[in-house]
Amino acid sequence: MRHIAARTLVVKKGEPVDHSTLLLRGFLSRYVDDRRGQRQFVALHVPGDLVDLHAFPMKRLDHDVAALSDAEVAILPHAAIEAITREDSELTRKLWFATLLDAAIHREWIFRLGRLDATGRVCQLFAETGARLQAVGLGSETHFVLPMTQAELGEACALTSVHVSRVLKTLRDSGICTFRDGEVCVYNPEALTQRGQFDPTYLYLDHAHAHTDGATRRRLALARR
Amino acid sequence: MRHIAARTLVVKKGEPVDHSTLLLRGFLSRYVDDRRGQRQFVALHVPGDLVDLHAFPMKRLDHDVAALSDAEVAILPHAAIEAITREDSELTRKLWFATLLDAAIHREWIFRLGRLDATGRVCQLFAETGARLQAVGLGSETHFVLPMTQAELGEACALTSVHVSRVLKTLRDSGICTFRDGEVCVYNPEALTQRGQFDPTYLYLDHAHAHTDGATRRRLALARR
DNA sequence: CGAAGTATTGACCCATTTCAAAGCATGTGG
DNA sequence: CCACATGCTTTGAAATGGGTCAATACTTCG
Repeated sequence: MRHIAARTLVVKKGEPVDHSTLLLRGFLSRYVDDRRGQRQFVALHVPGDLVDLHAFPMKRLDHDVAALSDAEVAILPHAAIEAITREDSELTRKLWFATLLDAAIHREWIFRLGRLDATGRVCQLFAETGARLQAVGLGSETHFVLPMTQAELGEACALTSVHVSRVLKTLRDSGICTFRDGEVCVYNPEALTQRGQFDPTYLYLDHAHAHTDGATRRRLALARR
Repeated sequence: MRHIAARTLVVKKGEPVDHSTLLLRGFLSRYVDDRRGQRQFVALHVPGDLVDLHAFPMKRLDHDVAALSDAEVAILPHAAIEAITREDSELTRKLWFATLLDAAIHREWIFRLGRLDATGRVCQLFAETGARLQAVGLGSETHFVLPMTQAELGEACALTSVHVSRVLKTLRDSGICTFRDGEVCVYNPEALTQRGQFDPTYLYLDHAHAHTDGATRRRLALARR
């Protein structure tokens, strides 16, 4: 177990790593820098996510990982994962699946940046994050926590903070949702998913949680208090 | 083994699949459609790629797969992969790695769309594809095949075909590279990677080919004739 | 109380899109 | 062998979404 302070680096690009992390509480981000030091977020992580399991087969990361909020993580030594892969092919496949879910979300982000306008991008990010948080029992369809600044939203959606501010204003004025102090309130979920062309099948929720039984769900919910 | 005609669909989004494909010859693309039927490419595949290995743990795809050119693929039944995962954890990890390479390239694409201007996007795509082709012994630093139209380049880089045409003109005029009839000629590789902020460490070439011995390389080269 | 980080708003600018027309291959049927 | 359609590329002119620059306000915190 390890505690991580908000806005600190968790893993640095390129350095060899011998463990992966499971996020228990808080939010992490993954991003790459361009030549002028501008960041582009490539992933956002919510509690329950295996943040850098891909470091197990790859042994280094091609991006940085940082905490958006204070966070609690569990450390998984690669030696332990290695043992799992030797002994339990069923569980190995589930770990593999977890890393592929990540890739599916990457594809959604490519689509977001490639085909949606500014408002659509913000809507899709909100819709996706809301759905992921609901899937792990945090937040509801109408309200969830997202500890980011407008500038960070811009780094995720490839927009300037100025324009994010304008987009949020139009979303507010049109009664779709609000974003204040790191909290999203959704007043019109239908319009949000519509405007963001959000398709939850990307998240493979049926498959991802097919093997989570009721007892485990309750245990997870308790652990998050 | 299976032959696929240019511009035909190989796998359709959402349908359950019981096999994955290894691309032996030709080029495939993966893309998602937006509501108005516009395509956004999320991946481009060159010979040697395991195109949809992620379908093994996921059992369906969240995107379409189509052939850019005539292509030759090998079919890998999931039952066979399943057997590998039970019997050979070493090889399983290599398969896992192959799907993660895909995710690393996805991240590069997110960066491309988020932080590069039109010219930079095209340069990065050319640099990346050139590097991947070279890694499997196809093409050189100064010349390789890329069977796409300008409109398809636009679908990969999130640009209109009109603007792709203009970008190619500036690249031609500045002596960096040319693109004609599905072939890229690079006259200034340094400028190409610079303009596209291309960083080959994304491709993990050291790691990906660490276990390919000389005999195997020669066999692969022969198989491609 | 001042400082630093964050959000808002306005005016102007520019990269890319949109719309439109024309050129150039390639192929097909009469 | 010509007439014509089709698909791809090029070029120009006008429109626009989002960026840039700049000023102001609102927090929070020492």
